[in-house]
Amino acid sequence: MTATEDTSTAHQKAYERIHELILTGRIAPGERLRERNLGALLGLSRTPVREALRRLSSEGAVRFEPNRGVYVEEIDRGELLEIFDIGAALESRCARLAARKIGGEALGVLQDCLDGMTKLAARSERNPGSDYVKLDKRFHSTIVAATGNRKLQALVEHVVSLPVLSSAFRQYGPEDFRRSVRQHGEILEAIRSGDEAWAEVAMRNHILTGRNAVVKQDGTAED
Amino acid sequence: MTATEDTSTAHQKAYERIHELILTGRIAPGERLRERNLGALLGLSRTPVREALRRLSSEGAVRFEPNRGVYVEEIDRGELLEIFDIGAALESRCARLAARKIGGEALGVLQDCLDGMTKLAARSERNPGSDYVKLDKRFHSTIVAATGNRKLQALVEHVVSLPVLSSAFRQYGPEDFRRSVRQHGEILEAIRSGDEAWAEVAMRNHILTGRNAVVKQDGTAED
DNA sequence: CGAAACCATGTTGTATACCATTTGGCGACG
DNA sequence: CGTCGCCAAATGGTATACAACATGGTTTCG
Repeated sequence: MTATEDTSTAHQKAYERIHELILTGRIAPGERLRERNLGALLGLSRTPVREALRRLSSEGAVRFEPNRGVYVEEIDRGELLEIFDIGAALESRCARLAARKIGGEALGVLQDCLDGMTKLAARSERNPGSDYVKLDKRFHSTIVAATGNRKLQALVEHVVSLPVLSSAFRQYGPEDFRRSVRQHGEILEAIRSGDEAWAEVAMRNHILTGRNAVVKQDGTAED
Repeated sequence: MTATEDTSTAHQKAYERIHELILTGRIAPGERLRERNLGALLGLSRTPVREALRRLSSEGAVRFEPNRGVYVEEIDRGELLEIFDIGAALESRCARLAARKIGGEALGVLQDCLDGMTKLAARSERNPGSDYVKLDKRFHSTIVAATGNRKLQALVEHVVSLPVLSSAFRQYGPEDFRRSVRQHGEILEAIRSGDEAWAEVAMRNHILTGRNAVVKQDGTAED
């Protein structure tokens, strides 16, 4: 997976790389992102880096202080749980619409993602990590795209692109990943069968499972 | 209002101007946005224009075709109604949270917005137009900000930044604006009193009123 | 006469250079 | 000794220059 799958445009590549850096926690919340620094790191100039940062800023992944640089957003537990609730509302709705409108091609993509995730979760030797995250994102993106609603798609993209969603991932154990795979299987089956109510509730169940993982993770402190 | 209210950064100014151009329909859906063109129009270079376009793209207001330019997104009725439903869900939740957490300063801002909107709606001689839209946006933004949830804020910003929301505005009649003002007043009162349930339902009522306006607007043609 | 390749032009993509602003430190003054 | 203000280095903000790609028209060959 060293082939960085040349995504034509440099700013998109920059976006993906930086996004991944944040998702994986390589860049800590609150940390400052210097444009020249990132440019040198990625072998690019500041221009595409800036555009990537703007996009991340728009998505809420980083905070933008005029003339003072960009910083990785920090989220407290309360915010995060709120986001999960919103995500559950949005994505379950998407699942319902997808069950109604999805086509064969998109179903194939979902199946591929599911197969990939199954394989990754099978060898529980190591944390599936970023590869699993990518498949997960693709799975959900495909569903949202199947709704045919581009604005809705943009919204959900912004929700799932939250840095902290991955912090939930990062401390998933092997059994958590297997459960995740099983849930994705349920969602796919529900959508494939065209059962809107099932698709909606299966997706909601999936999202709220993730929420619960966050709740349990050191729920001792604040609030 | 010729003083372009110096918003420090040029790209932000570019974003606001372009966004307004789309909202007011000065740039039609599907139309191409040329960077050099916009730069000349706004008295800026391509760089800030590009960043503004990237942000708009991320928000789903424009579509981005690599090496082929950006185009204003077109939305069909179904998508739009769907978005209103999502917006209702999101904003009513925000109103509930705001009723719980809002501070005196933010309440003052809301009151100011309401006063301004009242004044604009009073002289029904002319369509209040973009000034009213600005106040409306500020009103809603303030509520969302009062939730203290930055991600939620980003999401709602993206919803209200839909080009077509304003197309609803554009064909508002004087009585529609007065009703809008009255609803904003109700929302403010509900939030001020700390009545979460009322705030939530007042906001939902407000959003769904707008949805209804879209439903009625020429449901005959296309598709 | 038709079609395909080529070239001209415009537009986007990226890099670089320059300007503005912030920021930390040093020195002068109270 | 403390504080205020100035200076310099660094960093973000913007403009411009150049390269890559797409597109439409023209030319040329079948």
